[in-house]
Amino acid sequence: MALSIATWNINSVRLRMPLVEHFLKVWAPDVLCLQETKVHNGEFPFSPLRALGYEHIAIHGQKGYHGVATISRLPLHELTDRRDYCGVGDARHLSVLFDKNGKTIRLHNFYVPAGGDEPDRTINPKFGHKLDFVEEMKLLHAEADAGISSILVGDLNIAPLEHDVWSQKQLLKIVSHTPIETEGLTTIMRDGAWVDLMRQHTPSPEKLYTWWSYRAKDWEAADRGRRLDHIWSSADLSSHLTNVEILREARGWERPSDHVPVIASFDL
DNA sequence: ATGGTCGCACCGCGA
Repeated sequence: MALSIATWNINSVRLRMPLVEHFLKVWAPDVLCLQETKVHNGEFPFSPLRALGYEHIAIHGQKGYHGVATISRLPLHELTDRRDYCGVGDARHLSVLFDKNGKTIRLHNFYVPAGGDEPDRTINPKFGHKLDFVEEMKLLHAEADAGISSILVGDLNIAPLEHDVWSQKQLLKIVSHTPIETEGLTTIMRDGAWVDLMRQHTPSPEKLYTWWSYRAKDWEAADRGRRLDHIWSSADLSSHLTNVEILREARGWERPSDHVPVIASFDL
């Protein structure tokens, strides 16, 4: 049986609901994890999603900033014992359980802090916040609960590998690709036994990007992208991976997000 | 060579 999971930093779910609807109609993943929904829970646009058959929706939002949502055709059990990462009350993480073909899967949806411009925590508290958040993520383990498989997706705001950025040389001192960040992400994966599904499917040195800055004159011609969005899983699921698609074309849609959807497909 | 663009909420902040 097929299972598909998508992740997409939407940069305002209300503004871009037409793009979300188009994506769900054409690509029809079983589950879509959104980040940067930028909407308070009371104003979340449930009805257009339910109308497309996505009746199971878990949200964790706040006014104006951040916010995550997990939108599903399969029934979800929302886990309400959520950790408040860094104790600052930001809506940056949501965890749900669902069942598929006899397996129980825990799905984490993350929006890691961007970290500001200066990669030095002594002068930039936002960078310190990002590092602290990554440190706390080291507590996550793909095999934390016996009998439960794990998937972790989201905008992690770190491009860990040389070929996850357009120029390693030019980005080593740029927040998202500094060694302290990339080593942090590598440690979370190693200690937590997570498999990087995008790189399992498309190994280095092929370039993989999921984000292109709004500030480029011509994002497509310059192609100065970064792989900031990720899909990881426990080993029992990675062996059933059939495809990973990065929807590059979505960056060229009308009034796009600066991130594009990534979709992982499994045969369970 | 060091700006450049977004979205939201309010005329700055975070990305």
